[in-house]
Amino acid sequence: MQNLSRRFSTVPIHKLLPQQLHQHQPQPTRFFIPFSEFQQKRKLLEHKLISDLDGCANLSQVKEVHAHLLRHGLSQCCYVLTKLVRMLTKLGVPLDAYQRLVFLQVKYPNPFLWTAMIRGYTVQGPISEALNFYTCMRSAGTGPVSFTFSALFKACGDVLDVNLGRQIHAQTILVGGFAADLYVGNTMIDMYVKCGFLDCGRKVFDEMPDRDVVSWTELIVAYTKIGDMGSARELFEGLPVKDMVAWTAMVTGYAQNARPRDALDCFERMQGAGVGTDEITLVGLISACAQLGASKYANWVRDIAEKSGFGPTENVLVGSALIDMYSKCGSLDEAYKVFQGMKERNVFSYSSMILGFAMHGRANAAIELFHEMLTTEIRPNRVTFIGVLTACSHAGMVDQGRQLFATMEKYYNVVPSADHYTCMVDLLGRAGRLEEALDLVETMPIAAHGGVWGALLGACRIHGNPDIAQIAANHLFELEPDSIGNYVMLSNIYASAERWADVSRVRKMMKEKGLKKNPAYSWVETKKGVIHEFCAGETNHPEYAEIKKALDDLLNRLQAHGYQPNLNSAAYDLGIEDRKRILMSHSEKLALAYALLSTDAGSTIKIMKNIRICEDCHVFMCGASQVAGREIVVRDNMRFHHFSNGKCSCGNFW
DNA sequence: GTAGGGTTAG
Repeated sequence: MQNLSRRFSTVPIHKLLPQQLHQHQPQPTRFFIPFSEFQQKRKLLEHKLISDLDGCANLSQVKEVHAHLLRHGLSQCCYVLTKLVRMLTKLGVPLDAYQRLVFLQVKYPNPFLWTAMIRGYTVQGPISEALNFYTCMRSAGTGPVSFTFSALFKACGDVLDVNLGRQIHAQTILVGGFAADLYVGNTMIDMYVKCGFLDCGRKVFDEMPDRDVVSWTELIVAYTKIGDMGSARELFEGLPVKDMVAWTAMVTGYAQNARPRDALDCFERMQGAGVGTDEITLVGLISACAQLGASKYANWVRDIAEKSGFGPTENVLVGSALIDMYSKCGSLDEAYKVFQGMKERNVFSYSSMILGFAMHGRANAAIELFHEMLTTEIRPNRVTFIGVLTACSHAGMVDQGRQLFATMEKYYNVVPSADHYTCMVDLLGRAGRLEEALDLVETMPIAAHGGVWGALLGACRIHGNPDIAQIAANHLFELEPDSIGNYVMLSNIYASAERWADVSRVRKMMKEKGLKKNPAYSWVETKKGVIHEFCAGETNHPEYAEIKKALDDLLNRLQAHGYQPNLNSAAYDLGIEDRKRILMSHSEKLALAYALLSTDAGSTIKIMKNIRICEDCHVFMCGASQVAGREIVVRDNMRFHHFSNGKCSCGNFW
């Protein structure tokens, strides 16, 4: 029986690859030099050629080395040629242009040279050609090396072809020994999890005779990506030696799964374990702090970044993450300072800053920055456009938004996605052009997702259009049957129109589905950095009596300035007094009253909310900023409102 | 040759 794992070919290559172009004979050996001396000289030459190749920066330099190699009769030297092929792959030289010709001149390629070609095609494509080379190599009787399989698995992972991956998996078993190889196993795990077959990856992991921290980390990350932090944690705790990458995977995993406190705890454990911190760890950590939204954590994490030597001035990754964090913490000025201080900026820095401006209602600043970016060589991407379109929509700049939307594909090669259509529907809808918005959704060239219909539903709330709202809601109930917000929104729209029968119909649907409203929460940070949480209707705060009194005082002063409760915001079929009482128990009003009691006069009050601010609270905050003479910043689940002197930065568009 | 990474709209 043929030995399948035999490493070297016995069949000349020209019999296998018929498209062979040249055939160079090996140079005759110069017999007058003693063999050992000849070998030594040749070794030195090979080393020299390899180091020359290492220093090459383009194809013509490689060609020079190649000519040098041919002059010395090394056209058959697989060792140097392998390096040459790898170098050209690294430089991005198309395989068919040069490497293939070099390869075809070699009569008996060794497994490494074959593999370099296979890897070349896995990087540049087509993957079918990589497989073709693999098949030829096997037919030549040449056994693969572990790197052959890792290259192939990587390619399958990149093109998400699990069926091909499985075939190669079978080969690793058939050829013998390779399924047990550490690197092969690791790339196999990676391939399965990338293709979405986590269980298969786990099986490979469980059956591996040797594992290293890479194998563990791959799986941990896979669990964090599907949101299974329990399994990720379990694996992580079992990992004998945790390195920086593994710790970072956990910190980032928590951050990405909306568990910022756990991310911070994990980071503290990491520091306790004496593991270092790099820019990637910081990015995860900064994202966790952004979610907490408190200046205390923002300052803390910035300090860590500076002390670890990854300050925002020097490091574009950390800088961009900090811009986003400060924007989300309500400190737009601080975000802009970071942006201005950065030595290097990229599309992430610009997009984050543009989104920051948009989030805070500074539409003109966002658009100006966009134009500033266009004067650099940085090109906008899909997220940049989300930023400018959002800015336009929040400022009611319909024509400008339309114009930008029209240019994105034409000039910047960014194909509008459903997310961009969401912005456009939002833009038209907020401006009151509900029919146009509906028309856009119905005629858009790609499928509308929940976001698009949600934008339309939101616009119907602002402009009180229950009929279009019902159309949008019907689509949303199909697309997101369990999303409570859509039912609440539709019900409120009907309530505002006093269509109580429709209200109870929607309520009934919610009840049948077993859906419950999310409780509304607000947070304020006191001057000591302590965060207080308020739930709507809650009366058990230790200082409730003072809070209630402060709120009543404020209400009286506001009423003297003409404030009238907006009863539509309490969408219940109840009496007027009950509805007024409900309005006064909204969590952001409690938080505001507490902030007035517990923060310094003259300081900005920052309130965070888990759901959208209601119209009554919005009017209330406007008035409060005036009568109390305070700046108030409210972050709801969508964006920021800056209240100052009786006005809000959102211009009542939200 | 294998593992961790930033901005996303209702």
